[in-house]
Amino acid sequence: MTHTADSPPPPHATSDSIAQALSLAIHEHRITPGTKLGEDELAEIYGVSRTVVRASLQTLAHIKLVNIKRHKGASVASPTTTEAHEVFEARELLEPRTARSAARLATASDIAKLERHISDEHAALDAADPGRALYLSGLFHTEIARIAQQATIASFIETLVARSSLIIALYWRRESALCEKHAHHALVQALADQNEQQAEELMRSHLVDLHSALDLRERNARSLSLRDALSQ
Amino acid sequence: MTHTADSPPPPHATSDSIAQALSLAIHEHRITPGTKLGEDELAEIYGVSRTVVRASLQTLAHIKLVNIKRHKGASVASPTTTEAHEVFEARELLEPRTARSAARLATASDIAKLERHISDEHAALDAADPGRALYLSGLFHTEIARIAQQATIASFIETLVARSSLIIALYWRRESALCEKHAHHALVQALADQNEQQAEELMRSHLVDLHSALDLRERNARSLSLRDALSQ
DNA sequence: GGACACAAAATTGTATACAATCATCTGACT
DNA sequence: AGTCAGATGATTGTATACAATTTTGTGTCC
Repeated sequence: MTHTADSPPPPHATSDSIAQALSLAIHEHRITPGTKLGEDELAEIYGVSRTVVRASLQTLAHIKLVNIKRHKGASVASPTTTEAHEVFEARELLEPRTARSAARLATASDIAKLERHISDEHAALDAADPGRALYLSGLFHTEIARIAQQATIASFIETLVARSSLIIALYWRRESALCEKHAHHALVQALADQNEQQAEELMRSHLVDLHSALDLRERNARSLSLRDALSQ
Repeated sequence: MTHTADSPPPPHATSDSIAQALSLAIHEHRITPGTKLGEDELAEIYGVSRTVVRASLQTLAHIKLVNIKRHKGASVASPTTTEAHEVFEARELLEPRTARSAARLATASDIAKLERHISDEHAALDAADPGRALYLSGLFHTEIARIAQQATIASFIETLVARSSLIIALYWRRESALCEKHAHHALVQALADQNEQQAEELMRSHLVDLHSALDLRERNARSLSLRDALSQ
């Protein structure tokens, strides 16, 4: 990143920087599913023309973070329960094997970086900034994919993590609060020990935990999509 | 598809239709890795402005079918040997499990459609149109992903199949000619029998066969990228 | 003859202008 | 009062115009 985290990349933002800024805002739940993303509005915010804003929105649409309907514009995507299941099933297919590879390849500096992620995440939680904690929690997963040195799979996981953020915004059950806490830490330990089998198994169970901490009953989806349809 | 296969969608082509036309041309090896894709040129061919052409190119860039370098334009991607390995490793991770799901869910009409694909493929081979045969061979794989009813994974597989077409254009060994022939047919049989285990195993070995039919020695990559650099 | 510098051409990046479509509001009619 | 028709406004889709950059061509100097 070339500029510090959140502030609007002031003048002459590029298409990618805008996409990244929006992506971050979505990750951190600062903008929620269904939010309309008007082109003129964004163009003014970032000090560029609609041309470049449109490119950003198209990028985000391709990773399913926003929905673009012809002549109706872009809005933050609202995954259905079906899509939510698909996303987590895809993660359960990709990430455990990737964690295994990461365990084989992780270097000391990789481990250090992951531990920094975890402590940043805890710091964000202490600072009552759950959005940022969620974002960092996602980064943890993409970082493991990067360590596994499979750029192609890593990019898939990156989009799945991003979409998971939307899914969590829509379907997370408050009851299942202390979700992970030590799940990530145990994973780092397995990676540090180069224990491939355990890394794979910990990642699988961690994802199953996340998946089952969602309320994906059909009723819920219906009501949410209804409210969605009504609100705009 | 709204218009018949190949011919240039004559007037008022849309961004998606252009992307699909280019994608098809790449699939069929009518345009090869490294080919420059000038915006003005494409704009004139499809009878639209550069605006929509740029959107098409951006779409293709996102699935790694074309490379866009700032101020240097778009060209058909030339995957490296590393990327080639990554793509096939990703396929070997995703597709066998997906074939298993497809075996569980395949309907009679699904099976019929797959058999039609195979016979079309053989017809294309008999008509000395190997490009089209390759395209149909790829469609076979994406069709199985669709049958498995995992749209998210299916879209991943779709991009992997597309990139595989580029990889085959670059690294296919002529010697290993009669690649599959009956591999697809055996897979359809397993799906028809709802034999999940066999479908998964056949898909895995099929992909391993494809992967090992590539010449991915480093030397090869170097020479190809060099020729690439020289040719344009 | 070769190398460098500068200029011209071509190509891409961005902004703006115009066209098309959708949303909203007004008003007449039943 | 309610409903439908038409008009107005806002928003997106596309084309064009201009700016920035790279590439190519030419001429001069060594």
